[in-house]
Amino acid sequence: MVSVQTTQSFFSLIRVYMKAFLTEQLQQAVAQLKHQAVLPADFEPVILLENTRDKAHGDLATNLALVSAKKAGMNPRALAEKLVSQLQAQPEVQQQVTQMEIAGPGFINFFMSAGALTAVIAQVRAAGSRYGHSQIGAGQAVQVEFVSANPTGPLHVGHGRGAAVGDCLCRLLQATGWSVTREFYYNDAGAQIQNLALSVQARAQGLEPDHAAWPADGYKGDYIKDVAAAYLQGETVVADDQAVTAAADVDDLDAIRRFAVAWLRREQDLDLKAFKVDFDVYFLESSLYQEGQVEAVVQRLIEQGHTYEQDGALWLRTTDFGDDKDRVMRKTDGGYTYFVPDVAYHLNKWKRGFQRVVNEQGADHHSTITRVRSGLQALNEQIPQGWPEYVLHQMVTVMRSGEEVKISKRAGSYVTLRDLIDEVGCDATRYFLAARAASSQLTFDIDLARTQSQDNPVYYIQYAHARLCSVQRQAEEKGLALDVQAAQQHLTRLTAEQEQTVLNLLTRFPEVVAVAARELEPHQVAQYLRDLAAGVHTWYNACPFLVEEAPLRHARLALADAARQVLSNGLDLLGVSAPESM
RNA sequence: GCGCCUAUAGCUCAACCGGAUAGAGCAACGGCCUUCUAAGCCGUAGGUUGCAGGUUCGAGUCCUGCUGGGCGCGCCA
Repeated sequence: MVSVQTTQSFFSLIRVYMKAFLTEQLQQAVAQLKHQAVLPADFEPVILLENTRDKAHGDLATNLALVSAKKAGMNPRALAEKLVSQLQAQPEVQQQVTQMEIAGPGFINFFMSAGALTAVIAQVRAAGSRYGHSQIGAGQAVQVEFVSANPTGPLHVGHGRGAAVGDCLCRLLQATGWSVTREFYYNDAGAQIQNLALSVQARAQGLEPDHAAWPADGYKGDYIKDVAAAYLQGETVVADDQAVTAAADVDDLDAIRRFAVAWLRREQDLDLKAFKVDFDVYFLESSLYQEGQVEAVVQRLIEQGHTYEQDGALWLRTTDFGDDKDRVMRKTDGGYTYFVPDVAYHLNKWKRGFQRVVNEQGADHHSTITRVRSGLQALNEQIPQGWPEYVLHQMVTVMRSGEEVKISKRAGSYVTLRDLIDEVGCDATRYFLAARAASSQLTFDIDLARTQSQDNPVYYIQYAHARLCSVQRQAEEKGLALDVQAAQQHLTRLTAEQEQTVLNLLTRFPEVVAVAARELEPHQVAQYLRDLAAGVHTWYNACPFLVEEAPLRHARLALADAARQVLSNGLDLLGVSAPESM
């Protein structure tokens, strides 16, 4: 993991700059209109510059006249006229904006000058792989916890979604100047682990899941057989920097448990590695017990007066913090319920100094949010109420042969992340799982993804990149390689409609990244890349690059290189490769 | 019953703190390879944004109610 250090000032980024510039100009115009008593003196409108959806509406637009009309006591278009005439009186505005028009119910549309638009080419060139990155996070620490699968089975497609979304979140946060720690938390000692051990033991004894002596809630998947076989053969597995050698003793349940956990952790790590996802910290639930952190949290909660004894159990009054019912902390058997170590774990995060934490989880664990936050509030440690943040992804439905494949570890029937990577490919799998809003349920049709592997959406974007790389190669082979100096002098030659579209898209990228990071929505990047790739393909088909006329050729090659760079940067945010040829 | 998510084209999904004529891909139909990669491009068709109200100059977006789907509601994790 590389912490992104951006030294370049991005204040000059044209779209961001232009918005700030026009906001300021509009503020002055409003002040003038107040002075003329057109607008009431106490009126403080929120000035909003929006990207236009339709290029017929220019590059930027403001709804200022619409929101201010009522206060001004005049119709929006008339007010817009007054605002525009104020702006037109400013020479700076004349320089930056070629045209202003009043449209629709009263929008003011701004058309940026050609020079302002083509400036993006030099900016992309200068920033290179960091174009679109920013220092919004100002180097602050943020921890992202994701996947956090328990080592009771292979990673399935749901974990894959968590891995894809979580990893993209990390990339987005890094790109916007946050110092990101990626963390994987797992339970290595609870009841489910005991179940795992019993299941492996049963397999080691040669039992089948339908046998009378099979453990009640045992894991029936075939992988349990593999673990049992490896255990009996005395294999050594390395996971999380620890080597575990199988005792090969069927009666030693503790040894079986340690081996099984290590074996499955190793499998998960191999899957994640194949998925190009890695972590900085692996956090074991057992360490919270070993270091007394669970007990300390319980004591603290008791001291703070939010607990009570009832029915032989210790309860936390989570209803004090918005929960719909109180929750048991310590069971009648003396053990703690799962959320107590969860609270201890999050207190641990807080004490490690993470003032910002994002937890990426499956929505089926939604109920933990209130409990964890309640527990943290009850500690009275001055932890903010909305801490930590959560990104929940909805369920993934897997379709195979037109039928839904039920995901059940215990039934042993599920599609593993590894299956998907092998069948669909890492790039396409990542793209499929990250390209949709996490809040939406996702149908992953394996047959479709596999049979359509030739025209998967991700290839459309990669192909745009490869095509531009190919143009570059062709240019070099023919001795027509891009001359940056020459190109800079002839950027005004980029007059084709398709070129304006691509330029416009390139100026939007930094905002897309910033918004996707702020909203914690990686799919916005995927959406943008699709748009940019479409713009590139259309341009490619409409305009030849390697034309005889050198000025035009250099200008186009310069734009092509900028587009290639942005495609590459965007794909990198998704963890998808940007091939130079396909 | 309660909580969270969700409902947009035949299918899978977008729609940037509420903005202008709701957009893509797949599927369907019709065109474009002697020219930088046809994994591409151009065009046609496809919609009462689940239903009913409300707020607003303006609602797919916000509020209320209803309906359908998913997930959760344990002294499991």
